[in-house]
Amino acid sequence: MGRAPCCEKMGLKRGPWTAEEDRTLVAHIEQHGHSNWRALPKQAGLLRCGKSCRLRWINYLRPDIKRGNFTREEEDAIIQLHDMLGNRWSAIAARLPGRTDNEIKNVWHTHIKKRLEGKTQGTATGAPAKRKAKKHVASVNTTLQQQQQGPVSSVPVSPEQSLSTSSSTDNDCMASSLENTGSSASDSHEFQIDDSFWSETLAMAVDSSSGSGMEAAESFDADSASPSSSSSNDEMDFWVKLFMQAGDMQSLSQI
DNA sequence: AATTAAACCAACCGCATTCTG
DNA sequence: GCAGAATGCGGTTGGTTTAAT
Repeated sequence: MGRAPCCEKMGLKRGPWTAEEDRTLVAHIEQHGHSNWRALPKQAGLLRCGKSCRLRWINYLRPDIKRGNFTREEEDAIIQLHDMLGNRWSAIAARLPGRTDNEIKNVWHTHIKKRLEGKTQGTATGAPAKRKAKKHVASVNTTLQQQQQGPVSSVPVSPEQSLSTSSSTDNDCMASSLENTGSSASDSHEFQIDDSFWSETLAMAVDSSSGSGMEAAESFDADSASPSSSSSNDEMDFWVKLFMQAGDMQSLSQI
């Protein structure tokens, strides 16, 4: 199957985005959406390839991005989800509103992995000393965050995010469908993430790790996109239970 | 104060999957 | 059903910042 080159390199800018480029991209997407990433840079007057624009938007400029350090609860959730899903970062991100796959991936490699290694080696070194927040974040982003970032524990999930974080596998469709319907069912309904959500979610994950849910998840090999039908049912049960616990069954019933 | 090492994260690359004519 | 185009995803890299010496 022939593949188009990533982008025509000629004349296209690479490397870090400037605040001006960010503003241009945000303004264009707010006005016209992003139905066609390929055509977007031209339409917006950006000397970037569509791929680059998409990445910048998804990982950085999207209004519902939650920035800042990961909480312990979030890290624990990532550990649990990674245990179940493997390196399927987009699937994990779909379950962590406001976080991107890239961000989660980074945190995993730079933070959590070491924490776990420390645990398994019995050194109990704990997390490395936290460094101060980065300062080189584009100013436009700071503005966006100030305007759009709500309380840390309450992150609105827009259809935008659900679409961009949803992936193409059967398993992901389950979650993304749930999220899509959940977020679109009511514009005023925000997906509340609070302590009880985390504790319930993690409790579910732990419970199912000793039962069928975990087995189903494990059998869903990252290298194989075709889980067996039985494990697929188990997995479905697992997620149904999970979202029931999360109080999101209203949207599930619409599927 | 200067240098080095480690940590961090944005962005790129290439492959896989999905969409479209 | 097929081929090409478009999009999404995961792995990796390179640049920047900070801590340690």
